[in-house]
Amino acid sequence: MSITLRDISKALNISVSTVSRALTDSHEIGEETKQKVLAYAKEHHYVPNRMARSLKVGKTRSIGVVICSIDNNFVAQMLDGIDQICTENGYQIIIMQSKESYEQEQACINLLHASGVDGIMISPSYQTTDFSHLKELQSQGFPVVLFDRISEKMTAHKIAANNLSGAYQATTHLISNGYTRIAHLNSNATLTTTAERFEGYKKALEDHGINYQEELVAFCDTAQQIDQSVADAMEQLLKQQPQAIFTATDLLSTKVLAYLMEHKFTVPKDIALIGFSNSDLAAVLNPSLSTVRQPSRQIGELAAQTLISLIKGKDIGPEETILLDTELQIRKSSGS
Amino acid sequence: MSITLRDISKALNISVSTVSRALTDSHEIGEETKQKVLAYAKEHHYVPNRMARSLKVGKTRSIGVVICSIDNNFVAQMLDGIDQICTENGYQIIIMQSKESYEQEQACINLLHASGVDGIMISPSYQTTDFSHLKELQSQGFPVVLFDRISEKMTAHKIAANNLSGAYQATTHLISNGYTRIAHLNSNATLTTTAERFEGYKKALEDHGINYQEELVAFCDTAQQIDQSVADAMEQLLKQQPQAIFTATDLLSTKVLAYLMEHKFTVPKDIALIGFSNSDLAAVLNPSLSTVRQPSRQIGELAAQTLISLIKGKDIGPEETILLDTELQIRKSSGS
DNA sequence: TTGTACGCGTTATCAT
DNA sequence: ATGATAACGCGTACAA
Repeated sequence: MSITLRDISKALNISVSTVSRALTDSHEIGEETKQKVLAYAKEHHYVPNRMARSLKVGKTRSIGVVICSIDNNFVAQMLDGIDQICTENGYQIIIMQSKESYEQEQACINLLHASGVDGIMISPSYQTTDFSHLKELQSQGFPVVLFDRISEKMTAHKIAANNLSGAYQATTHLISNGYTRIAHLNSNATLTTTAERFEGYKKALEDHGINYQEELVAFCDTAQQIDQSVADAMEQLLKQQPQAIFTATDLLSTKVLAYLMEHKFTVPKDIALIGFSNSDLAAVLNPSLSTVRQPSRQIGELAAQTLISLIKGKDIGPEETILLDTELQIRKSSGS
Repeated sequence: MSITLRDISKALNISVSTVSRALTDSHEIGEETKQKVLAYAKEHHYVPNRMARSLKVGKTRSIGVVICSIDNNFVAQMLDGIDQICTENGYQIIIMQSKESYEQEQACINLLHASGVDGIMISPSYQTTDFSHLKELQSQGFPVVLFDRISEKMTAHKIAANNLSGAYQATTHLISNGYTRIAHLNSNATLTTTAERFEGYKKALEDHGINYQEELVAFCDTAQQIDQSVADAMEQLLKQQPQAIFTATDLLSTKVLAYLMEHKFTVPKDIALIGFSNSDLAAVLNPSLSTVRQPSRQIGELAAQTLISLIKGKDIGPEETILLDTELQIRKSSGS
């Protein structure tokens, strides 16, 4: 371990409190002693003990981040944004994975809270339908921010992409490429995220005079057995002979592309494809994948910013939902 | 915050230490009082204050993980492995990014150490050539494990892929596909990782009677301006009219593929390609990318396992380097 | 079996 | 401007 305040105080024959004041740059301290302390501290590589300070002040300057999985391009990008803001503001992040399990998510939240994090930001698992645990924390004045996947079941500061307009744009793009039989593959989660992408799809059809057909839509179990679920859904959808598919999540997009390739479909000739995806490899996929790209880093940054403001007790107004615009990236998979 | 031991002790009219003993399941405690305490604790959602405990026992049950960037497929997979082992063993991980900067790496190490982590596992930045900082910590008895990118400049427990054999296999595969003018693109880092992949390449050529030609090899600055560096290197290499390229890192592999596509090369007809990569999307790339795949999760798991053993003071023998076998995944980009 | 007292390293509140 | 002291919540040696 490092040296402590007392080590310094003994070595310099001054009191612990004086040393503390010197190091915290207090105004009630003599310039001379201050320099003496600072010099000694630097020479002996003094680093304040975070544990002790945290215990004393009741804050840890750490933030809990709960996500479904770290091994996910899009999530990693958000984490990068979160990390940058937190580092800039002197906060440490503790990342925990729910692995799309509600139980594990609860465990994460409990552990984080017990660890004394100053606040929690969470992108709920697809399984999560009950937010009472989070609500309870929140009602005790504990700062909570929802990001990416948000829900209407909870009142809180929420940051996410504008899923409705993103889905609308993607569907409209397919329509303007001449497709009318457009299938839609989505998650079966009960999150706002899911619902809004579905809404965007329907709205685009409606606005362009295309009848919505239930048979052209499938909802996959994205929490478990995703491969099997996608295969089942695709088999179902393909019976309806769609001309194009709009997939609603990163994972679904690439899995569908892989499925189509495996089953010898030529994209976009046999069937066109556009999907939500943030993979940097979309451009080098086979064929290059047209995507709705979410502002992942900004979502992370803004969410972190918001949580830190909350922690610092700044008045940032009532809980509100901030939606960031997506970006339509047209490549080959969606036809000409 | 939660309730404390004292809250319980007051409510039950017993001393704090008795409560503490009840909750730590000490043997010197009456069954009756123990149940009483446990019941009360559960009812009031008592969670021990980690800060206070850490301060007391001098251990935090947390581990620092330093990596180049969280926004990297391969790294995320390793982190996933690390997280799993740590969660199983009741350790929290604190992830910090060096962003391939030596200064930032030092800052991470300092911050982690100051945070009181029980040990550090690190995959050094490409810039890192000086390990004295880590060595000093280590010499003070602080547990350190190197993983993924390892260096001979430091004695420590090290876990990585068998880069030499991986590179050898990839090069040999190209040779057996009939290519003799095989270029090699690598990082310019001074890590063992880099050197061994280069060695594997050279050894494969030698073993198959192909002369090594310096002009067919280029080292990119993978720490900064990687795009420009790759473009420069490719321009240089292509002048030598290689029949195939073997790239030595995840990032280089996909960047080279993108470069070749952009410059209208047909892969593998004009030029064949094989590279180190752990992207799950390699199979859906255009063309599907032949790869040397590293056992990312296992590297993470084993490294975490090792560090935890070190922390617990188990005798796991002298510092040694463990190399895990890579897997050759042959797809279309490397020819027939 | 239970209680008392102290200390971990820091900051805050009093005095001086 | 500086020092003494208490307190944060917990664990433990010692006493009872």
